[in-house]
Amino acid sequence: MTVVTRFAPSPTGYLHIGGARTALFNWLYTRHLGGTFRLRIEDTDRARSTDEAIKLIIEGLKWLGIDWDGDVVMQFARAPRHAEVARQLLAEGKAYHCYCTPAELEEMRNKARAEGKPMRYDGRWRDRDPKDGIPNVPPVIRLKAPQTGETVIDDLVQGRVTVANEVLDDMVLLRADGTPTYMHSVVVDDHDMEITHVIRGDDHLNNAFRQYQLYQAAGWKVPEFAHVPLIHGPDGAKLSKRHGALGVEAYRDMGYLPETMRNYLLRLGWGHGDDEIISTKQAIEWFDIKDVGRNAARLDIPKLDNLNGHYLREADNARLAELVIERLKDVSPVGRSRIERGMAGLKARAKTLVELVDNARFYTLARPIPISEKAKALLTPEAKKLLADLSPALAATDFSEAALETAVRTFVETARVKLGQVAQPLRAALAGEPTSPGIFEVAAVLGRDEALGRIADATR
RNA sequence: GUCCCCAUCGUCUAGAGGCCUAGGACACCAGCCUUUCACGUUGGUAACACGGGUUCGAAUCCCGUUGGGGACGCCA
Repeated sequence: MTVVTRFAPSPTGYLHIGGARTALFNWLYTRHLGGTFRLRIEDTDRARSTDEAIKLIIEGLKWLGIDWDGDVVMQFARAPRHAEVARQLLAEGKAYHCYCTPAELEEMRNKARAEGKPMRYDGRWRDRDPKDGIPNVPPVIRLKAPQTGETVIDDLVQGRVTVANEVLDDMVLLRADGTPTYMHSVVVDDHDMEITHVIRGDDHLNNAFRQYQLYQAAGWKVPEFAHVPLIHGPDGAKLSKRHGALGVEAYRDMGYLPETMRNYLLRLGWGHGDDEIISTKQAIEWFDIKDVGRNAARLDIPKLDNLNGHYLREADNARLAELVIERLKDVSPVGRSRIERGMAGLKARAKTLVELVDNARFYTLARPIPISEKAKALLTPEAKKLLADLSPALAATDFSEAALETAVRTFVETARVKLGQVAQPLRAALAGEPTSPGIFEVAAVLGRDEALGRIADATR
């Protein structure tokens, strides 16, 4: 049997970080087994679904490097099929019409709570004669679920989970307006799409019981379930769109690389011994849903930063230069070239693309460059004198990094000062900041005219 | 309220009864490296929620307590 999985987000907002991880796990699992990974947009809630959200989700997945097989399935387009199944169940006596009003339902819930009972529909229309229907009141179709016994799910990550059927109620399959509910659509679609493994958030574990009953009623094979724990915020509460979860594009904007996100998200809830840095290729090789932990994990930004620093250092210079230039906007050809050539020194010092951009900016500035307060403090009268004296020595070199270093070290010796006494003012003059990549590298990247010019500006 | 799930350093985790005086990573602290900042490197602080069992032996199995989370919609 080949594995078929799916990621089924509802397009009511961006692809949040928890959804991204669910997608990643589905994808990894499928790629590991050589199966099929599908994307289904659950847009049955017409009021809250938007095209903008669909676009965001698809872009988010693409950015993350998660690809799916076949066409995207739009769930709402399948509504007629969902209705057909519901009516079939109705005809077979496995479902029934219910004419309860929202007020009645509300009352039931209040009563149940007051009595300390589970909040559920009491099944008052379950055994009524269809002829008792209320005229002019469109009914919903409810599943006639078992009332005794228990429903058992052998979950791939949660293990065997059992619930007494009496705490479950008869769920609505088709709304009064004839549209399908999520619970119903999911089952019909997963069946029709021949999904073999349903890997999704833990928050659906309870739904799985009801869905299981629907599979039973329809006489369909029940897929394997794998409910992965949710990602929590630093406060320990569920991370959701309604609770501060950011979309993946927000992480992109904050300067994280997609490979960082894949690695980080993977390590949230899944581990492989002491391995921390795991390439996507390696992940596909190692990943198994059985190794997913059962406890919820909290998002830890410092660790994300650290990981991103690692991937930044590992990333190709030309690619990073491109990303930086994109964010900097209006970079001249000269600036471009400097950023490309200076990337090695730049990327070693950044944790995010945002930081990288900030650190690269001085390469793009036109003379005279602004000197920050802290850098100004370095440019004391003595320092300026030193720089002015140093300038001819630098001019005499071929402006290669090595030659510049030799020149400065020689100068420092003859002038009987410490390297730092010259290097720091030089840094202030060339970068306008008290920190920068190695100063010889910076000088070399800027080139003779620009470097000497910036020194002249600063010593003036 | 009812049901379900979970429980190892601050955080992510390793740990499938003896290998655990509990390992790694991030963060934190100290040192080294050093032209700045990073990187790197060396060392350090820091955890099996609690109580009962089972067993020669429990972080690992069972029960309970506590704590946390999730679900209880004609939302998904």
